[in-house]
Amino acid sequence: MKNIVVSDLTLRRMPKYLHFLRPLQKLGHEFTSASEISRALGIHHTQVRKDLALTGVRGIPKVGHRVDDLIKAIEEFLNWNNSTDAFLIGTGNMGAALLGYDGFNKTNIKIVAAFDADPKTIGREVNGYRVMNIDKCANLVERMHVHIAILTTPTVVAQEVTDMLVGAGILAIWNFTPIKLVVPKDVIVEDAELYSSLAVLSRKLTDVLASV
Amino acid sequence: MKNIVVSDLTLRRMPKYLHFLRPLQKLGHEFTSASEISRALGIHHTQVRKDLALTGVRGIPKVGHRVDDLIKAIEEFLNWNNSTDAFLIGTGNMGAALLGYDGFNKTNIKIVAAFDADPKTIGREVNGYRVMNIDKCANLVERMHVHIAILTTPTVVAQEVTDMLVGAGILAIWNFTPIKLVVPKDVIVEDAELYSSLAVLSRKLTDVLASV
DNA sequence: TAGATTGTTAATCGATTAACAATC
DNA sequence: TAGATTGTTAATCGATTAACAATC
Repeated sequence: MKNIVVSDLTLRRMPKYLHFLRPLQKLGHEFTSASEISRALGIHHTQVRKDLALTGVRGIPKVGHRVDDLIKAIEEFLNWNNSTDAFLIGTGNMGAALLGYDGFNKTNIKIVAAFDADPKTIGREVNGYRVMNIDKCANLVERMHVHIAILTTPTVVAQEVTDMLVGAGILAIWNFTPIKLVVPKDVIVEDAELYSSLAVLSRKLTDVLASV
Repeated sequence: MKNIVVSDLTLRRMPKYLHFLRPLQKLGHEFTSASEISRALGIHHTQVRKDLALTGVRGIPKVGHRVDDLIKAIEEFLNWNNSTDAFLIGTGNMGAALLGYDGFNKTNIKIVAAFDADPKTIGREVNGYRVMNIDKCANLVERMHVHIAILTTPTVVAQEVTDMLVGAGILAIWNFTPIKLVVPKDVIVEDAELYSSLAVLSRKLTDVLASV
């Protein structure tokens, strides 16, 4: 079984559709249209149609798309209907925030354990998770067949921890550190890119203030 | 004075260059080349050259670019050499993480106050900030001439809080909620898009697992 | 039916990559 | 000098937008 390959830009739009559709569903709206989604999210209506078509849903001319169907189709497309166990490495500010974040229950990510190297935090409870010694991580990745790691360590140890994770058999890393990780080419790394939107914001604000 | 307009994709690459260059500087390397940056970050060398050219730096043929100059030029380009006061709204998990995040001292963002609507957290100290009542926010935005707001509220109140901020004169919002905010067209909104990279990761991992 | 909406194919636009001249 | 690197202009590629036929 082989899925069609979809561009990153398309994939990045998918969660936006979900975040627009879920409140609609809650309000009891049965149908919506590509044009309505287009207007609400500022995405061209043709683009919306193409994106939705990739998920396999079909709309009804003059009526639109069934909201329930769209949500289900997008969730299946992203595999957010099945939960996938993940380890979180590094229980600093960002790590702790993600451990406590309840938005993940709408995705496939389920954090099942949290690790840290600092003896002072090992054994402590952080947002409901007992922090484990990072020395036990590699062993547990193999034994529990965990595929995803969320990397929220300090930047300086990020590559070293990555090497350990890859060696243990991790297939995908959600990278919250700002550096480019070096991994074998069959390992997936997705950068959260926290600084990217700040860079865009900073520059645009500078433009606005300069033009005054 | 008017800055040249630069595409978002280019702006998003700028912090990556910085994160590669700063450790080089620390190691005492005086020069680097576009090809070295290209290899390290997986960005085409022509792309790197064009991006760097936008910041105004000139390299020396056969030698490369002075690391110090590059860092300085990119920081100036993003206005990260001047600090800009920002308010943070919503001291939940993500808000608290950002308040404690020390990575911001390398950017222009300086959080000067944190607000929340929950009486239980107002007055409490979170990562060094005394949480203020959100009722006082609009007034303080005007009095302190704050331009940037970091939005880390629950999703349901995000639009309402945005309206308040815009009414008070905020010019730019760094949006950590997943919804599309409605603002007048001269107000800048940059979405942190936390779910986007997760969507890419989820789909790619599904592809890999499906092909096994 | 007429009109609104879907969904596809063609055209455009912009970003990336290739080619190459300039230079220390 | 020869070679490595810069920086620019041209070609390619892919994403977005426009046009339009199909349909309930």
